[in-house]
Amino acid sequence: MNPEAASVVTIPRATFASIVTERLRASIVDGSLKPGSQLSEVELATSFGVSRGPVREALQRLVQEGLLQSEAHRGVFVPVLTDEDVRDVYVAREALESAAIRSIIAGERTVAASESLDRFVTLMEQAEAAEDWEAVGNFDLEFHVALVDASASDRLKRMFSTVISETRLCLGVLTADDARDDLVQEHRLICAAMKEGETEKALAVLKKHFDDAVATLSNRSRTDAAAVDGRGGPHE
Amino acid sequence: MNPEAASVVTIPRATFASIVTERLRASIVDGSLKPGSQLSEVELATSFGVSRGPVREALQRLVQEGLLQSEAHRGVFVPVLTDEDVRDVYVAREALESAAIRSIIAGERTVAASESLDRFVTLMEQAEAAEDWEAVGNFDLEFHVALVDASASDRLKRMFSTVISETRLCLGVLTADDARDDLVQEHRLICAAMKEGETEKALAVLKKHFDDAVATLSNRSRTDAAAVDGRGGPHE
DNA sequence: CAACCGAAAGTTGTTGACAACATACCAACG
DNA sequence: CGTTGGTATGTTGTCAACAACTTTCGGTTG
Repeated sequence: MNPEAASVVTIPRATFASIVTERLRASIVDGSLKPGSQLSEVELATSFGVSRGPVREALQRLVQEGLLQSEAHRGVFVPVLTDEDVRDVYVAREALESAAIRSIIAGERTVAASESLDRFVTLMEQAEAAEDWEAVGNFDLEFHVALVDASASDRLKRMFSTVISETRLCLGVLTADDARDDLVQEHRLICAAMKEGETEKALAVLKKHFDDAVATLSNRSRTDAAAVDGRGGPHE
Repeated sequence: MNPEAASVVTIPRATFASIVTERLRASIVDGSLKPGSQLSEVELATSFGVSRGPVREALQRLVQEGLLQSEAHRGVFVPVLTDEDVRDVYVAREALESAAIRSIIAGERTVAASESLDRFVTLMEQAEAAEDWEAVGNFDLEFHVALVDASASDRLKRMFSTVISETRLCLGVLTADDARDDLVQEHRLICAAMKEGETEKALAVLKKHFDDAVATLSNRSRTDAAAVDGRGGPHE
């Protein structure tokens, strides 16, 4: 029915639903879709040029991932993460990543794991030297994904993929202020401890790593709130 | 179209999709739907008396939960859990429940937690005395759900709800053979250790608890395989 | 003027039909 | 006899229209 679209049909190697899912997820984590805003199915459908079916499917997937909240018969919304949510995300991450570390060491996969992990730390160092904070943040996350991947536990991986998305959600956009000089070093320490088989040491560093992150984030949210604090200004 | 269903319409307090989801989940975990079998959308739709939409939605949710596997353009199947899957489920459970215990003790919610936990242990003891092994199994699972609930972490709870479903899936139907005489006692020990604030002790008991469960299950799967052997066809 | 009732608008929930894809089967050909 | 090609079938993927629900806004009533 759409003449110009006929040439662009491109064999649906991936389904529309999965395409919409990915694009929506990207928009959510990069902040294009602001927390608290409602997502209309028809609106999204028209904007993506598809019907409501695939959009509905995509929304549902993201709800399951925790990247959207659904209220029956009312709509789906981009969640607003409170400080407690941020803490909770890192509680979940610690649970998953600690288990991954234990599993890696117990399964004697430390060498294979270190190989992949070291690569990301190196990339982080280079990005840090170039003061490309966005890249630093991305490699940081990729490091942790690689860590859980190395655990060879499908369920740990599955759960972690959703939590890491939520992490991106509460990270929003990184600024230079969020950079901590010991951040890259901590990753090296985790690798080193794992290589030595010092499980407790690695877990301790990981915990500190997360505590610092939570502190940074809640501190930022406080200053953000103060900065916006219109006190009667922007009422719509 | 379904005459007898017409009287049961009942205000759609819950949506069809959620109803189908629950009923399908129940059928999967209780073994009505045998591992390896394919689920046809149209077949399910007619059997539930609804259209393919809600069914499709329910299937997708269960896929996300790990209770079903989907192959693009081919269909959804009830997963067959290997011994490695069983081990993995318990790796995931240990990760989540360990974090829950740590969180409870760190947050000083041990008294509130013990209250609810003790109740389920008592129920387990009664069921054990009555030799009602199915009830023992159910209270066992409810104990662990209550444990994670007490952590007050939404994400831990969310992740655990899917893993506990998978546990039900690999438990299948419990028999007296699966009963271990120290099973109930271990739950008491966990409670006790938590009350004393002995984190490491509680975690150690939990780990042993799971190791025993895995051993029992893989042992059973071995004998089952020997018993069935024929691979006789459910050929419709 | 306040409180209540009812219609209207906009949303999600559901439906049945159509299209695309993957597979299995069967015939024709080398 | 093995292989290849086309077709038939059953599946999922997508669509547009319809129905039900929730909220909002306006009028009516006390």
